[in-house]
Amino acid sequence: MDFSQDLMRGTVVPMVLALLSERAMYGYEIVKVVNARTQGRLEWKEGTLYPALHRLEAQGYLRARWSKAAGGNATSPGETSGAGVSASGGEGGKDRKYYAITRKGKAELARRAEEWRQFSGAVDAVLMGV
Amino acid sequence: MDFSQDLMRGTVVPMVLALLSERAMYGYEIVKVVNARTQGRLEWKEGTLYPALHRLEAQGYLRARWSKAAGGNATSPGETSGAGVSASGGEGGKDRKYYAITRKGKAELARRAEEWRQFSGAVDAVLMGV
DNA sequence: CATTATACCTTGACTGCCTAGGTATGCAAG
DNA sequence: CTTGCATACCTAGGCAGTCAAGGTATAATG
Repeated sequence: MDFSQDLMRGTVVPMVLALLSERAMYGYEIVKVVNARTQGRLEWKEGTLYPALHRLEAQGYLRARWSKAAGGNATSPGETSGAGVSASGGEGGKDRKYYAITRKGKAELARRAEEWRQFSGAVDAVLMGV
Repeated sequence: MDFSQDLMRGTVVPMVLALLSERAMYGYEIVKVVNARTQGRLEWKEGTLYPALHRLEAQGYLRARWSKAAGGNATSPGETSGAGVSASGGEGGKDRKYYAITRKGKAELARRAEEWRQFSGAVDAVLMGV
């Protein structure tokens, strides 16, 4: 389903914060995870995510750390299945920028998640019965 | 709660269509009904609604009809105070512009409501557990 | 060696919502 | 009667997040 892009507004931030509260991830990975987790209902573009990531970092909600991709590819984008962690020690890898949520970011997440719940509940209340 | 206004994007149209599928209403009334129905969680401004109404009419989703406010005021929006319903039979009233949903508008409503369900479900899937 | 997937980034345009204003009528209080 | 408030309509200008489209570079694949 092709969503009116307008709906995206304001939801990217809480979603990013929520994902990073589970574990640190890099941008490209976040896009894949969102697309997988929503079963393709959402299709994030990099042009949407990266500016948001930088904004959140500037606001102190995230902290970034460059890191080489370790031997066992942690990505496994398709790889819904087990993802056998090959412990091969190859140190060569592409540069990845891992983002981790800060304490401040967690507080923001709580605020934004609650905001979303209130908001979507309000919309549902009006749409109810349709 | 003061929402990030960004969330509003894309939700005004389905909400308006949903309300008008129940009964014809005029703009000012819609604002009041939304604010009441969401218990103040949403606070629509006229500057938000009127342009949307005009857009929807231009697209053929709504049809407008001017009408004087009949004696018995159908509004009773706030009604917070007693506000004795003066049953004065004056037929003179303020001009109101009643909007009714068209067949085309109903189809659009179905599409948009489903879109909202899919979308909010996807967001919830990511926010789940927060 | 060429192609694809990964992984990062930025610029410019778009568009819908908000702010802040404007007009006019009806009604209640002073 | 006059003042004020709620009703009821409208618009112009600005803002800000998303998208489309482009760019760079490395690793894996055929």
